[in-house]
Amino acid sequence: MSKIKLKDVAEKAGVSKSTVSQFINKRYEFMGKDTREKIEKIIEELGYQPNEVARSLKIKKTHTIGVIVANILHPFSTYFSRGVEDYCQQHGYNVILCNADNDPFKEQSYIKMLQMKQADGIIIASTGKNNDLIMKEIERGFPIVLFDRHFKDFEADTVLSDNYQGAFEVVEHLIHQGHRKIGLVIPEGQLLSMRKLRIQGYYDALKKHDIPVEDAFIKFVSKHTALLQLDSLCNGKNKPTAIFTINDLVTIEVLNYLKQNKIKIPEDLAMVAFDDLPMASLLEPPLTVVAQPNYEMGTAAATLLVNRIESKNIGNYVKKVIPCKLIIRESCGLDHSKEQETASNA
Amino acid sequence: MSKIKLKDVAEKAGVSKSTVSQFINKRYEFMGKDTREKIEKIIEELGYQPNEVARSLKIKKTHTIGVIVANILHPFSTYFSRGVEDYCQQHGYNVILCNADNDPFKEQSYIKMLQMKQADGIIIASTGKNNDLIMKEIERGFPIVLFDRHFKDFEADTVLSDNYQGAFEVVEHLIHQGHRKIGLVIPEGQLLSMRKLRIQGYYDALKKHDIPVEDAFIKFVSKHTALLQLDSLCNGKNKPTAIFTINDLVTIEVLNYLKQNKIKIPEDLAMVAFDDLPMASLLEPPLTVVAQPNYEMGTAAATLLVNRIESKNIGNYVKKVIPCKLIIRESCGLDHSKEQETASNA
DNA sequence: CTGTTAGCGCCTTCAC
DNA sequence: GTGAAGGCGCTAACAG
Repeated sequence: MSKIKLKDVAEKAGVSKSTVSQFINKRYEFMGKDTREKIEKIIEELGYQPNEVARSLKIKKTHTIGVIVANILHPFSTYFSRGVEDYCQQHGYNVILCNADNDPFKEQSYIKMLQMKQADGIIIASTGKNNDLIMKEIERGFPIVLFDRHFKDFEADTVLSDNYQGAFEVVEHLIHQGHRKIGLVIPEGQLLSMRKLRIQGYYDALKKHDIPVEDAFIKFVSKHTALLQLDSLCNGKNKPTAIFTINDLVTIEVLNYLKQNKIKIPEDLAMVAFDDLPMASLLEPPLTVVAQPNYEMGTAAATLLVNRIESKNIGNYVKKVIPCKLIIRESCGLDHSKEQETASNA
Repeated sequence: MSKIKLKDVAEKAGVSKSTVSQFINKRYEFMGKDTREKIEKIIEELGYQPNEVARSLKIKKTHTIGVIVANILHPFSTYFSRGVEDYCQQHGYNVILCNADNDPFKEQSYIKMLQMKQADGIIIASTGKNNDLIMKEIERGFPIVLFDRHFKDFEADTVLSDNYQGAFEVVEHLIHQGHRKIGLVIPEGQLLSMRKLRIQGYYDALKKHDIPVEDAFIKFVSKHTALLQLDSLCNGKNKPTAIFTINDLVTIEVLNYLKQNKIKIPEDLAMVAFDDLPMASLLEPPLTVVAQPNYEMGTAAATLLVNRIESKNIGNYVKKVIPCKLIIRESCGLDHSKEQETASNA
């Protein structure tokens, strides 16, 4: 195994350890050109590689950050992670990837783990169950940036997509397509900040166009209740002409339901979803969605964190909200929005 | 920031550093019950967390491994990574995730990086362009396990899916469905081991059923040539009745092509693909595929690596090949294989 | 410009 | 059972 150390190259080069150290750290102004070249040659010859662990211990910096996602199998997390990885790679950091699986215990043990490993900072999609710990760490000066989920009970660097605007835009798109009866499908369980905002976007889009909210059009579904809920939504006498699914899990649930029940999109029912799906454009018909800027959120979070680590942003915490993007495909029929716009302006 | 160190708890507990160290390392037999309890209490009080970097420097072990995938955005890599992460989490290791993007230079710099960080080992889908380096490291005793791609020019712990068997099975499935004119679509470029094996599987399945190979049915496509190649495949006078796409990239290419040209599956053309797609079951029709055991490959690779690190397997290198799984959906029409089998047995 | 000297925080014989 | 001492590989003053 790799045994050659700084001392070895120093001896072989006939200089002291500190000179070699200077060389490693590119402080060339402190040595003669000849010694510099000699050191360079010896390092090459010996294939010397500095021990980062020893270095980290000394300089108290590991150039390693942790990112704790809900689950890397989820496309949102995947793209996000890739964003942070790319940024980190360019800026000399490495990332330790952790899957918390919405398990507060796992989340906590990862946070502690990363701290024991002396990670320079953490990017995390908090479950919300360890906020006291997280807050304490932030206050102590440990760099943490949150993403995806926002909790108003404490201040922190945060990067979010504009869930409100995104939901508002898709729903308005539906309205422009002539729909006034719009169903809303929400996963059961904890009403996280982003979910609330998406729901608010739906409400406000209806409101703007003077469409009353019908409670019967709003369904909370879980794996178990999906069938029942969707049946009641799609088979009532007063049924919606369009559906907005609030995240990819329920989108898939609904897609499956419609397929099994041979309900045709968009002829029988228009559809629009929050979150792009990997193959949304290959579906029949291609699904109109509002996509979150997953990758950009990753680079943004990494930027924030690295700046915080290198204390370029010593000021207040920043909350970065990145807009979502409407991707119009064919699940609402042909795009009439242009004409609609014109008509309403007339 | 975290400043309490072993020394602090030792002082506060009125014992020596080494005693606390013993405690940390659970060597309780070397201390009285009372001191043990006192130390425990003090650690709790102070919120002491051992510094893993210092510890690593001393014990020469970081409990960190690197995994270098082609691209985490690719579902294969995602599931694989999750497999290794899960195994590592359970066994006290952390993983640094790296995307090589098929770039030999990036790959090499990641390998060096991980070594400087004193990673205990590396799991890698080698590009094949740094095999000399990799081989040298393995020979030196540095734990490395390869996956996905296999190179016969050197020995190493390796985990692979059974590409040959998988290809053979899907193609045979097609034959059982009555097809004898089977197109093969291959991505242009480097003929990696797994691609060769899949092609061989195709050949051998045809051979077993006495179907001659027709060169005109075999197309190498790239992003640029896809349209042309697929046109010539699907519009010739002697055209296949089924297509086998050899990886997910070309699968998507073909799916897009068929969609645009309104060629119906399976009525106009049956189809079968290597690699499952995240939403294959939501496609119209649901796509029959042979899926690789992505996740299992990840846990297998992690197992191999951790064993190697902890030198439980000091013997020869092991090459683990995990079977692929045929997932029959509807892109070949209804499943007649049962009847076929019966018929041929008659 | 170069070498000497202390540690960074922890582990580990080896005496007591 | 417990403590003292030395060292892991590297950095950073501070002399020279």
